[in-house]
Amino acid sequence: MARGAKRSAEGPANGEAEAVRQSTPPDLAAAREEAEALTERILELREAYYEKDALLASDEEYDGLMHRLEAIEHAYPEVQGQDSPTQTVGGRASTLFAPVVHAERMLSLDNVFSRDEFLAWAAKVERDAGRKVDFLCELKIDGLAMNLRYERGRLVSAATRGDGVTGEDVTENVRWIAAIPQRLDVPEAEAPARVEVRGEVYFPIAAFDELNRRQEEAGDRLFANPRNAASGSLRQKEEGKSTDALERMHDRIRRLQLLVHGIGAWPDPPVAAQSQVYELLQSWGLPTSPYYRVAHSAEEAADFITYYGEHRHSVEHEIDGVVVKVDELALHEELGATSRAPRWAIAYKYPPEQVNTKLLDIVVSVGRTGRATPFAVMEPVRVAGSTVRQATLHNQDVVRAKGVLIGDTVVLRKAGDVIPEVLGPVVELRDGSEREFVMPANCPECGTPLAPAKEGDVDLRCPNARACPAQVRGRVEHIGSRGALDIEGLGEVGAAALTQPVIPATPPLVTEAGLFELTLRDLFPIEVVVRDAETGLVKLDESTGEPDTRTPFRRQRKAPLEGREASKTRSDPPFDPDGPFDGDAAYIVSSAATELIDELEKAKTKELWRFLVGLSIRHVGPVAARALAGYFGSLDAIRAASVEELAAVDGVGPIIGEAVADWFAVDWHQEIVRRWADAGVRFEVRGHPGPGAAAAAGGVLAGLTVVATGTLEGYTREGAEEAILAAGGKAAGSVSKKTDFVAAGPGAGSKLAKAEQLGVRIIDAAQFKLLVEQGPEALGPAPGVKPDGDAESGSGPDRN
DNA sequence: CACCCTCGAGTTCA
DNA sequence: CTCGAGGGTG
Repeated sequence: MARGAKRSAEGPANGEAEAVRQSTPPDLAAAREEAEALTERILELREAYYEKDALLASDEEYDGLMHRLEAIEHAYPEVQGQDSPTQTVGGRASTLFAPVVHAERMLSLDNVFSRDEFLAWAAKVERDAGRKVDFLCELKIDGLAMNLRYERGRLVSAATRGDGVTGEDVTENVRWIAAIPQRLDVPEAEAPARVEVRGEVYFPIAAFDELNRRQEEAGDRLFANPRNAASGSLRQKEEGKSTDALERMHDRIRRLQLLVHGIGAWPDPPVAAQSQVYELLQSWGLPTSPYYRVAHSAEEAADFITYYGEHRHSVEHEIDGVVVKVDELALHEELGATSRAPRWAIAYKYPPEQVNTKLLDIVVSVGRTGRATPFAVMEPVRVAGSTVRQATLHNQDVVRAKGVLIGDTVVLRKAGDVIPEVLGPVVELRDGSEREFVMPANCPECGTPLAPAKEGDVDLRCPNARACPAQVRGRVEHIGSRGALDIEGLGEVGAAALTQPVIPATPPLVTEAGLFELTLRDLFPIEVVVRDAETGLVKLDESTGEPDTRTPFRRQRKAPLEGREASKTRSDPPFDPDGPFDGDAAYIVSSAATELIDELEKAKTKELWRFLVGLSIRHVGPVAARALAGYFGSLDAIRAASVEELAAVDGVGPIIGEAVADWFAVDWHQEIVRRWADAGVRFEVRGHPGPGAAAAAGGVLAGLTVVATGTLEGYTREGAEEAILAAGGKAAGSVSKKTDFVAAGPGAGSKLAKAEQLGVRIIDAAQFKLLVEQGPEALGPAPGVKPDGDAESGSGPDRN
């Protein structure tokens, strides 16, 4: 670590540069002149270096010129052109965030979660290797994986991991990180022509706390965790920032630390073991982790894991586990890799962190289906990397089962490291002031008595489906959601604005029936209360104490008022519903308003199944909706069908059938359909031959089930699903024995693991394209169950 | 009738 | 991600 910090004294952000800055040119003209001269010389040297393969000047001289130019640009930001050498890398235009293809794919690691699982992995490795092996154990930092490319010892590119194949270029920002040497500490002649170093960039916890203290002082947004702060810091652009903001940005980046843990593309390593790689990296001036050890047995490695499980907070960075690698490099080749992860390394993930916090209250919310869900409101607390203040408690039985009382200190964890979960109370810490949660008898939003939908149901529901504000808001939001009509601007905030504005008194939408009748004129006057993004509380105006309001759909005056007009009124004139509001009026209607109206217009022509999902019929989600739409072809046909006919559809049984029939029997539901149709919605599948038509059984994927997971190049998540369905296949959401193919892209998680476990054939994006276009035969025979490592352990994207 | 797949719904935070 | 429950199969 100290080494890395020392090296950094050569970076642009250090005392030396400070000294240069002292003597910047006296005025702008002089600065510009000197900057131009410097630029010319630097570009000349660069061209020679990168393109003609010749060195016209020493690195010290080059660096000196760069520092001088940076210092001048620092003092006189005006002289900095877009193509300044400080803004460009290797002679190309600014490449910040441009895609970079890693010379060798950055694989992820398989995970184990217990000592036994780890020992089983180690045993398998030793069995495959045919002997006992040494393991290198190191802490797994919760940071940003980075790929640093050095050519002849010089840093030429720094990229994020991205999807493993392609990352984002962050070289320009990374050059400010003190811990990353611009040049390796090795004579030019001995430096490898090209080497990729893999490491993790992170915020030390102390620096992170300090950063957040400053953010708070400056009134800026706080970062939730060091990982986000690191990522956010590297993802900033310089352009459009004031000198001051630039200074702060660079200062922030400068505090990032790096620990390297491996080498990517490297044809002929001069060392034989991973631990020697570390020694080499360190001798090059790259910071390696002080927390690593070579274990001479699996048991010893497991002890390392246990030790840091108990001491994970005594380390200066956040850790989420331990990485164990086979030390001997020759074995890496031998063991190879799967499409996703090397077989010679494993990540041990520590169990989700548990913390104690105070249960302040249990509040009941009502969802779009009317279900009343109690959730815990807690003193904000950090768990597993983010701050949590709420967690669902599902229903009153769960509250009782967990035995928590309001006022209790409770144990909180993140299930699967994502979803907060209250485990239970710390009974010893009770002081008698705690009180039991009582499920309210009435809907907290509309006051209607809550009741179970069916006899014996645990869940209580608000029966006021038509008018309960929470339910209307929820349904409108649901219509806009991705799984339904996918309407931009109709999310949580948009739905609330349309259904529960402060002004007008009668909301534009009383129910979703009026959704497609909305006009600009309806949106224009809407005023909503402003809520704090963090607490969700209504913000009050400081002078009046009244709630703050905003008019999201009306933005600004077309032109400032002048003279008498201006003195007459400084505030907005009251809205005149009959007056002009567009065109020659005093206001420009905000783009939010016109975009929402446009989006609604576009939505009218979307597929029938999306409308079915949007109607919020119980048990009808995307899958059931597709089945119904595909079978019946029109909403009229679905409405006309009996429960038995509905239940005849594959995937629809008596319960869903009844739910559908019941839905159509309600008069205000019919009104929704009628008014949407009047507004121009065609509830039909175009070209459908009519109800009962057997699903077009042709298709190259007929009878096959395909699961798409991860990022498939060339497809969106939904696009991949559509492609499967269009080819006559079944697009399932989870992997099982019945799955024929799993199309896995980078970022695939548990589904891929499951597929491997079940022996389901895994294909990549290119093969997926072949599959949906030409059918399974185009892929050729399935590879053997045990593909040899040689095809995959080499460089380049996996060909599996 | 007992299983195993799936799906739907609610949910959290950046 | 996880739970609960519908649907289908053996």
